[in-house]
Amino acid sequence: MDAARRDRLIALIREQGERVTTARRALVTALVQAKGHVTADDLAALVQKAQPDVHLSTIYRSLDALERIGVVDHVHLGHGRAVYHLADEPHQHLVCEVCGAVVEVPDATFAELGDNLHRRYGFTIRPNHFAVLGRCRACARD
Amino acid sequence: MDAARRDRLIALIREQGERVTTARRALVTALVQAKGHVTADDLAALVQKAQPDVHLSTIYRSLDALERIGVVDHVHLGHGRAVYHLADEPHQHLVCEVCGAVVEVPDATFAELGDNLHRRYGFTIRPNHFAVLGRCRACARD
DNA sequence: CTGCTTGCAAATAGTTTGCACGTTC
DNA sequence: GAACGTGCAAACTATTTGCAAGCAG
Repeated sequence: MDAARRDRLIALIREQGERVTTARRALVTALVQAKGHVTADDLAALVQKAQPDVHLSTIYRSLDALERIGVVDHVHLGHGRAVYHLADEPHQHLVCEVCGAVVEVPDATFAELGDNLHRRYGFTIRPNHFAVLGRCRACARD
Repeated sequence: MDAARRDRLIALIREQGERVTTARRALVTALVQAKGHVTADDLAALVQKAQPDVHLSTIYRSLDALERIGVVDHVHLGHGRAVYHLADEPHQHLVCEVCGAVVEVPDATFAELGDNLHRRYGFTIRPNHFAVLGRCRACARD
């Protein structure tokens, strides 16, 4: 359940030596609710429903802290904005450049590509941190 | 040779109904010299060696025009900035998140992944327009 | 000569930072 | 109570846009 997941994450934050504050609690709650792929703005809106005084810059700073301890991850989509999501359940993102839809696919899909790149170019792809641009089914026909 | 490639591109611009101006000529020259992976700023610097009055906004507008007719392409690397390159010789980019190095790999490397994603998710990847983040050989050891 | 392009300045979007104050451990 | 986190305002970076003047076709 969501509450359990949230509590686990909050415990993790404390274990990692980061402080647990009202803002961070609300942020984790928002991340759990959001189920991935949210911008900092989206998160601010969610958080502010519960805690109206939490400032957008706090969202950024907290996301940064959570990212350093491996709790969240972010991906840059085409046009400047970044989207954040919890880092458990690693997955990749397919982003439709027409409608902006984000499709999640399991990490394993990229395993073979990863092996190839590593063998041929010595390049280690970072699981969970890149987006593939293209067109989703609905937007595929030019 | 470079000059020939540049002239071919300039001819292409005219054929596509776009105007050929001093700024655009200089931009194409810069793109050919740069051999890929340059930011708008980089291009402005290169262009301004030859044509000091060309403004950065003109670079952006011209790149936009060239992109619309398929002469250039751009990729968003991790941190906000975009890099531009000529669109002939399609290739993909591997970007090292530690040192920023960009490794080019032929489009074909991604063919199988593309097939898989299309078959399983109806998602058509856009060749030539996404960057894969990870670590290059030199930065691979944590 | 008519409209596309340009230079400039100013606007915008997304994110970061300095500082004084409040909170967590 | 010392160190860290937060709110706010202001700075920053990358990019876009309005406008008047200039050049291409």
